[in-house]
Amino acid sequence: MRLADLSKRSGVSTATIKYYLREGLLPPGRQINATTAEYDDGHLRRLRLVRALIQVGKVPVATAREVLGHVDDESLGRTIRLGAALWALPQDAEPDEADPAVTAARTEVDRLLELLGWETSRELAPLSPVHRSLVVAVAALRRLDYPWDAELMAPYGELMMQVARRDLDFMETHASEAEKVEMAVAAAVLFQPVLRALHRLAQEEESARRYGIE
Amino acid sequence: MRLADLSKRSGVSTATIKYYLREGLLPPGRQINATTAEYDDGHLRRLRLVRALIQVGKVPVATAREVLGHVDDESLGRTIRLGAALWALPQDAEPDEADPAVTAARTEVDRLLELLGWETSRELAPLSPVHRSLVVAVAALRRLDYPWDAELMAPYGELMMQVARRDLDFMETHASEAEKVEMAVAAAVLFQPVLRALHRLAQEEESARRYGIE
DNA sequence: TTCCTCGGATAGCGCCACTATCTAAGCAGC
DNA sequence: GCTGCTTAGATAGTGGCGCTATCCGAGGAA
Repeated sequence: MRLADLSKRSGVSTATIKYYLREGLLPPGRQINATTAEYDDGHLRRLRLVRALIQVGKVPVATAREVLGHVDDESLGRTIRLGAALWALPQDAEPDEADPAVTAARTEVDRLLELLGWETSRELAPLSPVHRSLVVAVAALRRLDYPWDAELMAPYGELMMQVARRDLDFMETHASEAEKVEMAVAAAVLFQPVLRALHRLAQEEESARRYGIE
Repeated sequence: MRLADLSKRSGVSTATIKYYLREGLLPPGRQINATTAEYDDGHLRRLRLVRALIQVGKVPVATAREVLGHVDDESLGRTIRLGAALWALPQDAEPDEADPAVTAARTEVDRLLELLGWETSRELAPLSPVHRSLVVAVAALRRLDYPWDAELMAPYGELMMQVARRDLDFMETHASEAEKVEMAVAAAVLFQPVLRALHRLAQEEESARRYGIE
């Protein structure tokens, strides 16, 4: 498969594919001679993943490169690779520790993890970028005077744990060993828009049931 | 309160506040004379909401203007205002109807709503931007060969319905009538990062429990 | 009167995801 | 071989977005 074929089968322009190659999101094709390179189904699949991450998941190109780099790092074991890939995903701003809303948010998040009994997350808390994102988001809500505390968040945490269990079950039954890391990344990034849309739909539905459409 | 005070109390630079005023995200202050305008706590609160939408919720400025316009539209009843505001939120790309993955995704989403018994959503389906977003996201997953069908999504839908019920309960108990529309917007936009972070944390936690940290 | 500060208008910046253009090498048909 | 089209690769440019820096004239304080 040549670049033009890859473009046709993926629906991505050759110019954009070249851009992804330059940026290291897509491994180079097998060079046949000075003007021809050969691509295979693996390239096609990777290209679709890249597009999904960037367009559906809104992941910045630089972040996608980093994440995919971890996915491909054969020198690491599966668990580490997965962790590293997920670790690289969030790109939220640093919280401003001088802001009292941030301090309060951190306290509540720590209490939340204790309430939920998420020991691993508590241990990793000081380092985890996801933990940081949560603090930033909670701080923003508290700044708007919403009493968003650990007790209030705990049921949400439980529900998301149920969601996560489903994700992992699905992963175990449907993905081959080789695909699991890739699938976990897809799950973390692409299930998100699905969950968000379902959440909004559920809000609309329940709101209509409670208050009518008017 | 003058512009400089508003800036100090919110932590947003005067240049940025002026930008928001220009863009209509913030109503103009009460003009005292040619060189002075007076702002009040309402402005401060609105400014914080704007920052939260843009920075935490990643809502584009143009979309935020539209959403806030609906929130402020006193000519409409509460339910309509809320619906209009939420309706304006998602800004996903149009699905390409010629793509078979999109067609298949639409079928599965329609089946999903039937399975869940979400009648309101089914009725509004052809118009709703949220519905469209869901189709786009599911199509992306299907293109990656994940067998993402109605039966698989239904439990996620049930879980998100539980989340939505909590949202609405919270809204009923904690928000005054006047704040409800604003709060619903905040819920739709700002709970999202919280849910996402909880989801990721739950994935990490459950993954560590199942497979160890290694 | 002098100087500083204010609000408002305008133009510009920096980042990012592409995209258009150019070049030289190959290959197909004659 | 020669012509002409296509290819891969390099480089510079584009458009949108969220600010941000600068300038201007009006007030207010010393």
